[in-house]
Amino acid sequence: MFSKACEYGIKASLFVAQRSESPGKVRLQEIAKAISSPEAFTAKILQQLVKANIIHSRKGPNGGFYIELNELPGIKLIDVVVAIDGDKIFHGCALGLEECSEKSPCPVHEQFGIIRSSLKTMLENTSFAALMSGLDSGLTFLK
Amino acid sequence: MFSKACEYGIKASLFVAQRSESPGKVRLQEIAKAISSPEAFTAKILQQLVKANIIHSRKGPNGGFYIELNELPGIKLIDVVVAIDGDKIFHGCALGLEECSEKSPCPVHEQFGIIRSSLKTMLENTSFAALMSGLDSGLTFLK
DNA sequence: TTGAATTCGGACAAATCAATCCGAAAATAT
DNA sequence: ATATTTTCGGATTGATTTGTCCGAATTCAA
Repeated sequence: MFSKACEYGIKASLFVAQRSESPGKVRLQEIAKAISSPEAFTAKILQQLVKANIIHSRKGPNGGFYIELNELPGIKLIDVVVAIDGDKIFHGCALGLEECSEKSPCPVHEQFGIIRSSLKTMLENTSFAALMSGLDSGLTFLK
Repeated sequence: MFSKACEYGIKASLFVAQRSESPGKVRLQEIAKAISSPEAFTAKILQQLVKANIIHSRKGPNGGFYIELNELPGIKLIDVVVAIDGDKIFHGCALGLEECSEKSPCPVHEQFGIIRSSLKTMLENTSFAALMSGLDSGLTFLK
């Protein structure tokens, strides 16, 4: 469904979010260990998230990644997905047709329209806050 | 959502199905042209569909691919998808966790469970017959 | 029975995605 | 200032997916 990069991106940003509830930054090494991801590859993905302004970073000693507490409430799952995989998953034709539209649809256009709009709605409505509470209470896991 | 191979597979098998409404077989060349797919690659995918017993083939002059008319009513979209992409799209964890289950779920387990079960239901309930009627009446297209 | 038409199968090539390596830049602490 | 710690960025490698090539096997028709 998502690229590997996007999977790591979601896990990494959730972990950073969780840690950002208390002050201090999280280092790459710590993130990669927490989510069992390859360190160097994870670094690339974190950079994408920084550029997308979802997480922030600071170099040097005591540096690392963090999320602004006042920005946290606004972050939704869809932000991370779009930052890394783009929006082709919502807009592209399920059968790869170049020109697929309401006007000239592929055979499964209607069926997939429903699935994908519900996927999009779900991603738009799923806040980091909600996902973090599961992690905080030990009901869900990142590895 | 699906691999390129699966996209071609769906289009190819729908085209073969459509042609199988009237007698005679369809040659690879014709299929590839009809769905704008690379011929040699499409051949590989057709072979997978033959092995999965969704379509049938015959070598030699006047040979080609076809679907048995009496088998047509039973074919669902999910058959083609599973034959080519397998069922990881339904069972695998959305975040790639090795051990993700009801007992020990990833943070998005519940949200994706809903999406994927509705995807599965849709694929199980979408018959070739239904998709072909759109093609026959010129309301939907394969390229 | 021979030749042509077709699918079948394996090896190969190209493109994309995943992951690594390494040095540069920035921030901090001493 | 200098050394150290960290992120940043580009080049490279490896794996998987996508796509090509070509000869073998099968079927049919003359």
